[in-house]
Amino acid sequence: MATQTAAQRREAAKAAYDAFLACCPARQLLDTISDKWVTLILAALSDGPKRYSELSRIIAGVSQKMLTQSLRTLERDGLVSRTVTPRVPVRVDYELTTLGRGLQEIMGTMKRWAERNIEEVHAARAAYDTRENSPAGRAAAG
Amino acid sequence: MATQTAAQRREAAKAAYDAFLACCPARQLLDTISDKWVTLILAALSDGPKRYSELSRIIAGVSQKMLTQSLRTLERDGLVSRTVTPRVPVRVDYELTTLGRGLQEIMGTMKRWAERNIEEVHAARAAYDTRENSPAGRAAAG
DNA sequence: CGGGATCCATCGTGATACTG
DNA sequence: CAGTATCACGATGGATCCCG
Repeated sequence: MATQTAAQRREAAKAAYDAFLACCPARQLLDTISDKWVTLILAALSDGPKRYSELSRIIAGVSQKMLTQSLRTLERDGLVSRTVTPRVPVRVDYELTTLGRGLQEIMGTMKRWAERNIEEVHAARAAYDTRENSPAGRAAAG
Repeated sequence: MATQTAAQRREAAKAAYDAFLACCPARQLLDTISDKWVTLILAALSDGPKRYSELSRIIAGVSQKMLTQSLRTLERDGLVSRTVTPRVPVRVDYELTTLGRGLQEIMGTMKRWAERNIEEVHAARAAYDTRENSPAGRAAAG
């Protein structure tokens, strides 16, 4: 029972870590906002309620599967409210909740930081990519 | 040329949107920090430099492929610095850069917001899941 | 108009094995 | 010890069909 102990320990550690992460509010938030469409929906709703078809048009590249799926997630998390008007053609409006607007502010904070520092990141990338091509000086640079 | 115009328009719109998103600093930031391992590495490095094996042990559940891959991304983006000491057993240290520490602060902001509001999200989810099971009152609730 | 269900392509992710 | 290359799998996203 000594041969695969390493793998088993790793597996156990992974399980413990996953459990830890699952409980971490920050990770849950990240999992939510890291979704490409969620962020776009939030942004689209920032200037008032929108209908399903409006969102579909504004966000453009989204498939209705992802749009519906993302909206349901947002609704479930209490970030947007869903209002159904059972007319002849059904009408559904989506709107940011107070919680959703709070999340928007966080996104705004992130956005500002990103805009202030993106150039530095790009510069770092360019430098890194340049070094990558130079024949010597990578390992011996330190 | 009228049959598949809709699909083509959608495709074009998608392409335009993708291009727009690719230029958006906020999205680039999100793409970076939404990575599960990247955030963990950042957190692990927050209290000083660490060696590769140390990181591997601290983060536990990570495979060395993902660890290396994430570290390279972070290095390329100028968020962590990589120092090689060419001894007999090679020694490599990773450390947060100034830019990396700045990112950490953003993560801290997010973390605090998440911790303050996660309960509300959980409550919303519970309420949503309860409604889901009730026989009537979903569509007619509004 | 809004959206549920299904099938399918893609890709990120991880385990394994090998190098220096 | 640190890192790369290969292979396999599962999750995710998208197109399509169909219903209320």
